[in-house]
Amino acid sequence: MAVEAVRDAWSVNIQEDQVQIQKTRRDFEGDFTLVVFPLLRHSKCSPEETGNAMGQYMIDHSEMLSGYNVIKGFLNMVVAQQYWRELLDGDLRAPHYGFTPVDAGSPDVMIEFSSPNTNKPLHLGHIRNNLLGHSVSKIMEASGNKVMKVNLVNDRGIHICKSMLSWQEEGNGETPETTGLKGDHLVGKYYVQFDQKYKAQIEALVGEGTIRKEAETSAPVLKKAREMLRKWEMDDPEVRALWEMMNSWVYDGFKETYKRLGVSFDKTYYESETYKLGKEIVLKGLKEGVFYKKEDGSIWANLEDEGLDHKLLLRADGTSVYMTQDVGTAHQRYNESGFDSHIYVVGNEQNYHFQVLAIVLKKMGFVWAEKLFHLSYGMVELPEGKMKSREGTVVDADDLMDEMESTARSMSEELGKLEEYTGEEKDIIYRQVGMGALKYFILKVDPKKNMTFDPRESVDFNGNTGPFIQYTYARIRSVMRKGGEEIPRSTGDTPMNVKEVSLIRMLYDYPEIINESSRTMNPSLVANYLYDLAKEFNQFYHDYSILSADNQEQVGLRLRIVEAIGQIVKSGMDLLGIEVPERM
RNA sequence: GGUUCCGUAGCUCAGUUGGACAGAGCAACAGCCUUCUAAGCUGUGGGUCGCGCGUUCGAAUCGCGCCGGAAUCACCA
Repeated sequence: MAVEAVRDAWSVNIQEDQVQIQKTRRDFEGDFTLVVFPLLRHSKCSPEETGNAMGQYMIDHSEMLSGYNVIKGFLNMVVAQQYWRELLDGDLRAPHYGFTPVDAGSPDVMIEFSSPNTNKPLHLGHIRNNLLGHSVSKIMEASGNKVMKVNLVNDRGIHICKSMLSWQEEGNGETPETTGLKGDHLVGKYYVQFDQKYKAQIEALVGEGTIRKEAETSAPVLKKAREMLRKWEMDDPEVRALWEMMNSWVYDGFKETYKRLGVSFDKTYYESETYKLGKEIVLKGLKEGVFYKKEDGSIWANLEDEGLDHKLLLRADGTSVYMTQDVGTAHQRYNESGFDSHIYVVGNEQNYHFQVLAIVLKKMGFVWAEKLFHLSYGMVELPEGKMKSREGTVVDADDLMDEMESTARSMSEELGKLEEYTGEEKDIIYRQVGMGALKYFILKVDPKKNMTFDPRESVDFNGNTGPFIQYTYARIRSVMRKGGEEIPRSTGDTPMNVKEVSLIRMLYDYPEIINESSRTMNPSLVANYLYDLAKEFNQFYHDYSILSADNQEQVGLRLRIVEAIGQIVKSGMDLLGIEVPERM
């Protein structure tokens, strides 16, 4: 339409893309905005005159529009209130408002996340991984993708043997039952013990005059761990039995942590079953001349034409390395499921690895190589700097969740909330609020950025936090309980004020946010949108009397808006994996 | 040194494909609970968007060059 307006006014034909239309900023009057600057060369008059001419034309030619204004070269068009009202009475009622249905034709997305090691418990970094993976899955599902969540457990290797060895030598037969420790924590304890003993032996050797580097490779405990790994690979029954027992402890522990975090998987892969994969593919690549063999028999890929160096794919003894495995698992998964895309939620420390993986697969001529996507996320750092397991500055996942919940409890008691509820009801809400605070804190940050986690500050429940949004929801539910048995329909006679229109406009942003969030695999868009919406609602709540407006029509209109906000907050928080309490 | 990413208020973070005076929260100070939940609301102070050049009617956003920080560049996974 704008194109015609320009043609009628100044008799020039312009391209569609020269007309820029965007949503009007919330602090200006209007609903959508036309930027007139690009048109000035055609109109040959001031931005104001151009805008007015365009605005008048638009008004004359559209019934949807009720007015316009021009501010500094921005033409703001106002959509008639009647039109908003029709929207409000229409699809906002849909149960899964804003969601694209998943059907047979939907793209298949495989998403791998979590991928823990079985030698120690989960920490804060894993929490970011799990929350991201879970939330991105939900968001992609909401925007019409068929999603399959998979976990790849790193259950073998020298680090696993370290815990096993230490337990064998010094464990005195301790089990989760005898110690009352969570399985993963018990195993983690022995991993730390191994490290301490290893360090001590290095120091001792250095004291005796050994060069440090040599001491690091020749410390007796390390040799024993290597020997244990060798036995494991040769299927030594004793080692395998120990391995299975200790891993099962860890799995019990992980299961608990996952449940608490609210994450789940459709399928779990174990590296002990996949670590030999990829070898045949690499050999085939060698045969086709894609890779080359060194004199010692090891196989390499030359990535110099991509600006990278050479990468090992098979060791001289013919065994697989990490890269080989990923080539194998990707290949296997594609053959099994024929995914349309495969997302790996893995920390940015492995950017290089995934860069190489994509190139290697491409070199081998797999068309699906470009369907792999590395969702790389930044490190979680503490105010004092990086988390170091050696220095004991790791924030344990279970401890952190405990702390968040107990803070929610004391905070709530201090505020004198929930006094008339039973202990059990309160516990549920404390859990929801504590976890909500943690999840929101992590997910509101752009995944690719490193983030700082201050244990003291992040238990704050005021401001831009999960509990604030949960609180908003509880308020909404409270309003609905009091006024909403039968929500009166609005007939359109009642004028909508600026705040109401502004809220309705925000509601219609939601589907767009979901799609954008899905496209960029970035839950923080949803998180920040929900905060804006919640803040807007709280202002509305404070300034307007929802249940005792001027007339029944107005009450009905406001209740409709409140109800819709409630639906969106609930559904949006669900996309973040955050529960919303009915009251708090 | 190569590659990738980041740099916005004292602190933690937003800022959709370039657009209206750069926004929140926390912290500080000052107000608001006889009315639908005060985990709330209102106000005040606080910025050379790391630095410079360029493209553009217009740059926090795009390009180039610096400066600062992170990750990675293992026959570990």
